[in-house]
Amino acid sequence: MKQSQLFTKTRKEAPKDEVSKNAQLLIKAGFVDKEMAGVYSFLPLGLLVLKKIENIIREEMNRAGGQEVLMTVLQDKATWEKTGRWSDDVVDNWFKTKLKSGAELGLGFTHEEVIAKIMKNFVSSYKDLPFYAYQIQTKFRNEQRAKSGLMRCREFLMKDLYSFSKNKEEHEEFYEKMKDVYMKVFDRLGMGEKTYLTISSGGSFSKYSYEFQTLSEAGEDEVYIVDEEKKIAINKDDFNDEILADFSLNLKESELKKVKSIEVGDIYSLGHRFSEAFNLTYKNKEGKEEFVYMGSYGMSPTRLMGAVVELNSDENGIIWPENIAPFTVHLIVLNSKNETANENIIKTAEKIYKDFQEKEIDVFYDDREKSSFGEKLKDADLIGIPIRILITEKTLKEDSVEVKKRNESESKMVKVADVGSVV
RNA sequence: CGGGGCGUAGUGUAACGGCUAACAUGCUCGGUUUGGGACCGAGUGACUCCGGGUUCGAAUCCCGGCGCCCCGACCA
Repeated sequence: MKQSQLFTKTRKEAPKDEVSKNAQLLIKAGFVDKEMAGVYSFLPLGLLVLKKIENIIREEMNRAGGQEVLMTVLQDKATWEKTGRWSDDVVDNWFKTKLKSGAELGLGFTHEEVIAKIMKNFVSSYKDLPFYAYQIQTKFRNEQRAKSGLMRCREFLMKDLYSFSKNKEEHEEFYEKMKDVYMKVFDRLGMGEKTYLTISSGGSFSKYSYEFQTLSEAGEDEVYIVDEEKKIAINKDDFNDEILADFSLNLKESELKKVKSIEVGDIYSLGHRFSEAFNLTYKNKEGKEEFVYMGSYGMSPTRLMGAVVELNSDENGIIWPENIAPFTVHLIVLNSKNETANENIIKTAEKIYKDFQEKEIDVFYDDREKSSFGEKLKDADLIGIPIRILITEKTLKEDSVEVKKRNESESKMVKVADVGSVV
């Protein structure tokens, strides 16, 4: 894409109503726009990143056997009353609204009830199990306090996968597998090194569950690191003698390192809670009815985008990991006042731009005529595309372009003819 | 939901209860520049969050709302 055609612009000043690094940088660079607290629009650059994150998640969910669906946002009160979760005393972050008729509806904050109800239509025999369904969809949670930019929103994208198994053993096999699948996603997002499988209390569904916590000062959570090598931690809130005994851990709180972290995923064993509420059963080999054993697995692409920015930036801007950068290459021309030289600069840039496009390399071409080069270079640093290729009168005198990686300080000259080799 | 801070051109800031609400940046036009948001000049842009009150006079003081940020609580 040509930068001259992008409707967003960068800003010099960070917005005064944002303190978090992720929101400041993403707004300054034009990736997102804030509609209100905890509610953000994704602009062209931001959407490119979000789609890449989604696709990584989608690929890994598909590989794990997930089947993608898209469930509804508007949800029937009756469905939720089956589990008692319609009540505001049980769930305090509902957004609720009404039909013209006066009937009450909720805006989905999760989908266990909805999917359990759907599956009644399709599950009847042990031969139907196990299977896994997931979606990537907008969730609404009426947070009492939205904060930290993209990391705690009232409207956000969530990947939620639900597993349907015959019994606990079959469930646990998949549950274990999902730990690796999740870590694979975090690896591909460039945050695997800092992400810990974290033991936590399981809420109302089971005694324990696992969270994935990425170490960062920007996080809301705190974890005790149990094993740095294996990347295991315990959520600070859940650290007690019981949990240590149950996991056969011999640890002293005073000897553990406590680190702030961002919760980037969670996986739950749901057991029969929802299958009982919806009478979701199957016939086993003996012809006896049994309840389906469920699990749920959450991960938010929008929060991940915020987390990636928290982890990857410097004083000049964002440093996108290659896998999810909006573009792979930022091709920048610095125009010359010498007409012949300028023609050559533009001709060379256009050719490289076209070649990259033909090779399906994502290239962002800064073809803007600016009165100062500094502005173009500052923009490039702020936007944070991994590889910067500069074409100027000077570089072309050597028949070359200058190549610099965003995460390195040194640049190198590369012959125009060899420019394809830098990607 | 408790506590604290704040609300002024697109953005960031300023303005004692008193001149036409100022400065920077952005944007437009003209010119000079050309490897880190360069320079000069001329323009453009504000119902000072909303509603009420006090006052001769309110961006400024008071009351009530709404919104934003931070700390805490909360976070199936």
